[in-house]
Order: sequence, then C-alpha cells, then structure tokens
Amino acid sequence: MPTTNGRAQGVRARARAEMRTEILDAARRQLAQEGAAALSLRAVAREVGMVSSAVYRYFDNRDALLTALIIDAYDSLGAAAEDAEGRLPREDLPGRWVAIAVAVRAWALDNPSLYALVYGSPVPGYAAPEDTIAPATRVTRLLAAVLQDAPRTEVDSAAAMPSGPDLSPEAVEGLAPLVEFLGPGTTDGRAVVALMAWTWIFGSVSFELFGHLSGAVAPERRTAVFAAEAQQAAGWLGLTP
Amino acid sequence: MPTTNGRAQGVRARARAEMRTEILDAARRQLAQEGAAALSLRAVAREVGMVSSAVYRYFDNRDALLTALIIDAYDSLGAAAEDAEGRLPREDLPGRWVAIAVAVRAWALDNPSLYALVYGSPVPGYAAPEDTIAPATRVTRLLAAVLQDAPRTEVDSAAAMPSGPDLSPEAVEGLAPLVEFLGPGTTDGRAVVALMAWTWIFGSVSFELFGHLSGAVAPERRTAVFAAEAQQAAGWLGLTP
DNA sequence: TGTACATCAGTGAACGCGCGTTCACTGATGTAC
DNA sequence: TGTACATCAGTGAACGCGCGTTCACTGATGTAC
Repeated sequence: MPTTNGRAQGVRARARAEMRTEILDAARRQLAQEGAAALSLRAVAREVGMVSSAVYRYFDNRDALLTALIIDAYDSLGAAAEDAEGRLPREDLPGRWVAIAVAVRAWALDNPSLYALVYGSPVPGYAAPEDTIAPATRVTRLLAAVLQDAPRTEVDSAAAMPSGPDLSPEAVEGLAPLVEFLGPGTTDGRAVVALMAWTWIFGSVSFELFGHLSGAVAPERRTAVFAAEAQQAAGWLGLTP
Repeated sequence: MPTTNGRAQGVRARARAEMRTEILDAARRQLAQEGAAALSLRAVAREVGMVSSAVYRYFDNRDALLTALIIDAYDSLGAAAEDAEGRLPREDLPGRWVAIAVAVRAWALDNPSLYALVYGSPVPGYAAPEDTIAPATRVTRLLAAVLQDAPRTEVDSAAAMPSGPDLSPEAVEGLAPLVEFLGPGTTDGRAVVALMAWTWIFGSVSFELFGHLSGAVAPERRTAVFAAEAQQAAGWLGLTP
C-alpha cells in the first residue's frame, strides 16, 4: 500500500474510529441515567447530534452497541486492576491480592452503570456473544496469577482449614475446572477458598453498589472496611509477604 | 359490623385480593421473560385478560406494581430460608448456617427473575420505598440469629483469624452498625468475618445465576460445591456443632 | 496534475409497534332504610 | 322483604410519546488511471 493511500485511508479510518468512540461515550452517559435495558439507539444518536439511522454506519444494531459497551467495560476494569496490581513488588502476595480487590471496587464506584451492565442482572433478550468471554476473564486471570505465585507449601498449609470439611466427591468433581485453571499443585480445599475469595469480591461490591449494605456498614467508612475484608481473604488464602 | 355486612364486604374484599394476586402472578410470569425494566403494565393486563386501565383499580401505577413484586419476593425468600433453618436442631449452628445459604441459593434458582429483581442491578428510575426495608432484612436477621446463638467464647476464638489484620480505626468505625446489629459481645474481627460470609452468599448466587461461574465450576456439581463453601464459611465463623 | 468513478457518512421520511396514564362511561354488586 | 342509592370493577377510546430498523437519497471524500 503506497504512502498516499495509507495516509488517506488513515484519515477516514481515524475519523471513523473517533466517531465510534464518540457514540460509545454517549451510550455510556445514557447508560448511567437509564440502565442497560433502556439504552436507546435513538437517544444515543440524539446526544451525538446525528440522525438515528446514521448510527447503523457504526453498529449493526442495538445489541452490537451493547456488546461493544460490555467489552470496553471489561477491558477498562481489567486494565485498572492490572495497573494497581502491577505497582506492587511481586513478592508481596497479600498486597497484590488486596490491590486487585480494592481496584475492582474503586472502578465499580467510578463506573456504577458499567459495573451493573456486566455484573448486574443480565439484559433481557440479550445474549452475550463470544467476543466478550476473553475480556471478561481479565481480572480472574490476574487473581489466579497471584495464587500461582504463592509457594506450594504455604498453599497446602493454608488449605488446612479451621473446621475443614471433608469435601464430597461431587464437590471435588465440580471444582475440577477451577483446580485445572489454578494450575498444578492446587488442592481441592484451596480451590474452595479461592472460589469464595473471588466471589466475595464481586458480592461485596454488588451489595454496596446495589444498596444492600445500608444499615450494616457506615457509608463513609466502606473503603477501610472493604480493605480489611480483602486482607482477611488474603489471610485465608495463605498469602504471606 | 353486622354479619351480613361482614360477609358481603368479605366477598368483595376476597374477590379483590384474588384479582390482585392474579395480576401479581401474571407480572411475575412477564418478569421472567422480559426483566424488571421492561415490565409492562399493559402486557400484564393483557395476560390477565383485562383492559390496561383496569389494573389501576389495583395498583396506583407501574412502580406500585414493582414494589409489590419486590416485597413478595423478599417475603418468599425469607420464608424459604426460615423454613429450612427451622427444621434443624437449635444447637446445630453450622447446620443452620449452611441450611440458610443453601435455601437462598435454591430459591434463587427456582425464581431467577425475582432474585434478579431484588439482588440484581437496581431498576432505573425506580426508588424502593420504605415498605420494602423490613422484608428485605428477613434473611439477614435469620443469619444474625444463628451467630447470636453461638457461645461467646467460641466466637472470640474464631475471631483470632489466621493472618488476622489489625483493623484500622476507620474500619472499626465502619463496622459499628454491624457490631451493634449482631448484639453484645461481638468483636470487630468477628464482624468482618460475618460480613464476608454474608456477602459471599449473595455474591456466589449472583455469579452462578448471572453466568460468571461458567468455566470455573462444573454446572451439574454446583449444589455440592456451594454446600462445601457454606460449610467453610461456617468454620470461619467458629460455628461448631 | 487532472479527471471520472467508487466509496462512504449522514439525512429524512416512513414502517409498525408498544408504552403509561386519563377520562367519561356502563353495569353489576353491596348498603341503608 | 323491597326498593333507592352508593360503591366499585372493568370498558374503550384517546393523549402524547419513544422505540428499532429500512430505505432511497445527497454530497463529500478518497481512488485509479
């Protein structure tokens, strides 16, 4: 491709990309006001200053717009978590774990409607396509990486749980995919704890964001309480500095 | 009020109550298909076989219908949890804890759209009125009752957490409402664990219901895995039979 | 460098649709005497 | 027990609205020779 063509193409392509992000920005703003189910292509077009049919130059339909928003949300969350985790020394395992949890919560508080979009109730009539799977697992993979960096001996001692239940064969079977994901040397007991620590993060953030924490934790102190909880989870995971 | 009047009144009132529940049933069915945000008064009326304006005889407006659905959902969930917990001997503390968690999950799987209605993303433009607060705390109070039945000595030993973090003053302040709710003798450390065990339940159920567990836990084994996790939580809470 | 042609962004009208809420009304059911 | 009246459930038309998507189109911008 000659330079002139390349440059020319680039101009159109760049304009197109800019328009695309402008539409997505408007969609995000509308999402914050109305919620995902009520996200309206026409309202987005209106805010961007174009006629509704013009949006179809950039997105096949409403669902495609939603998909783009979801992918961007997962990526934005993943990047925030990776950034926070990356600032800490590799050997500070509990610090890295807590940093990820705290970053997830901070991102959620900054982007409540995006968080609700991906971790709240599914949008009725919308089925997430395959493209969303990879970005969706970014935080999960980051958490797993911390666990994989933990020396196996500590791992096993941590798996000796207080009133450690003997896991049923069914439970062991069910945990198999997670055990595989967490890599060799992962005990079933540890997988249980990891699963709980993982789901706790999002359960806690959802509870706070969706209003179920009122009356339980003082609103202005929730950052500190959340950090203490995350620290506790790191302890249960046997992560020691 | 004379008997005749009483009976007469009763007939009308009963018909009214029946019609009300019929409308709510139809609304629940529609909720399952379309989600809360798209719940349509007209569609409900259509399904019940009446004209849309007739619904206004029973509910002031769409929000009132939503509120009734939310209250019923909380009550139904609360009743299911209380029922399961009530079947166990009082002294089986971990059993009672696990039973509540398992009952919450079972109810959620049976009523996914109602669960999403109350524990998923808030319905945009809808603000839950005060009437929903009391039924919303039924499960929470049940869980707290189990903790209150635990002997204080065990409680305190359980609060000596593995890598127990020294709680920051901010965290202690933030936990104050919960400590108060859990009753006298509750340590801050115990409050942290209780908070995590509580939010874990709903985080785990939401993850499963909203599709974030795929690839982590084998679908047909999730009941067993969930029970094992709940058992683990009971251990962390220092609940021993 | 100049010109004919192809590509593409955006327009504006139209489609058929469903929504929440109001209003004046009909007729059945209950109430008071 | 019988009758006049009040209450109430449900009707049907209408209001003003927004939605997603399609289509033929205009005009600007890029491409090929």
